[in-house]
Amino acid sequence: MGQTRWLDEEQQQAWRAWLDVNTQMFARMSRELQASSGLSIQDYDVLVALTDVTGGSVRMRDLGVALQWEKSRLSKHLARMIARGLVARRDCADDRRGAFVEITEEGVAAIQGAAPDHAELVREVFFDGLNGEQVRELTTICRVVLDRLDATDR
Amino acid sequence: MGQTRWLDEEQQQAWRAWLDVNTQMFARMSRELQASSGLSIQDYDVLVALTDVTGGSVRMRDLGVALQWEKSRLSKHLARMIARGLVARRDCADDRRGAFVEITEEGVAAIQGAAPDHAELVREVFFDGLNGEQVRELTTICRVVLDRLDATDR
DNA sequence: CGACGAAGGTGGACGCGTCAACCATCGAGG
DNA sequence: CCTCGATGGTTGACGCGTCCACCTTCGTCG
Repeated sequence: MGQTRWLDEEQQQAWRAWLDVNTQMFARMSRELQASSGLSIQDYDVLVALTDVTGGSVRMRDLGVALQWEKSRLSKHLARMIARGLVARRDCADDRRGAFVEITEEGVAAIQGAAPDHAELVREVFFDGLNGEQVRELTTICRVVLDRLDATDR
Repeated sequence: MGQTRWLDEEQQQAWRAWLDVNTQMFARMSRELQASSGLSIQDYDVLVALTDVTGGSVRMRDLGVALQWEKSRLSKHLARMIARGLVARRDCADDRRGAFVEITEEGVAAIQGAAPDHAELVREVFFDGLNGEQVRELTTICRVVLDRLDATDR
């Protein structure tokens, strides 16, 4: 192995800024979602995934793939959401190992209450300060990194 | 309150890409750090903060501010790192409530072992795909968002 | 049909983060 | 000197994520 290639000054600044934005943005989103609707970001993600599908009913397996969650994590999180009445479980006739999850009326109400505020926060903090060119550039950058993450995955 | 201003198509793509990069980058960094050196990202951050300071010894209070960690989180994490021999606690003569944390030789060895691989990963995945202009643009974008996070903090 | 590996989902143990209560100490004001 | 609020740090309870063992069911291959 050769010498370590360290980050130069500009790269360090970029890296720091990137990490800070992630941390703070996430904290802020958590706080506001929790305060305005009692949902965690994870709850929100689950409910969004369920409303994205026609019928609002999905096999757990597929939901896990969509969210990129481990099956055990999904199982436990859904158990809590079921206990809170946000979603319901339904057995699968075709495959008796399987289970469907569907969003309840309460779940629909919760996500409909939360979504506008959440979207507004994302706009206000993230997009209202950027012009169209910057948004496109950012998308490009993220895609480059995503590709490289996949490409170098061992 | 008026109508909800939803995200347009481009913004949604940017937002998705951004969230995905965060998730995957974080997962990847965790995995590789853990595999190559047995450190978590949090361990790494603590050790970096300690080596940044001359003497490698810091008041817990100041470390907490630097890392933006709650004092309880810091206290517990340091307890674990002390148990593993990565850092040590030293009482503070001036203020008997206080405590210094210092990095041990083992801690130095761990961070020195981990840092090159970590830097290489960040370069490889993040910066090697971007040109200088993109890096500067990204920094600008992150700073805009950080400012807006502060400015709209309630 | 019967065996067997793979897939869907659950549950327990453990590590980690947050919240709130707590204790000791400090320092400013009377 | 004494009181009292603020500060530094620890601890316990709880929620969440990961890892791994486990159970059931499925589908394939003989």
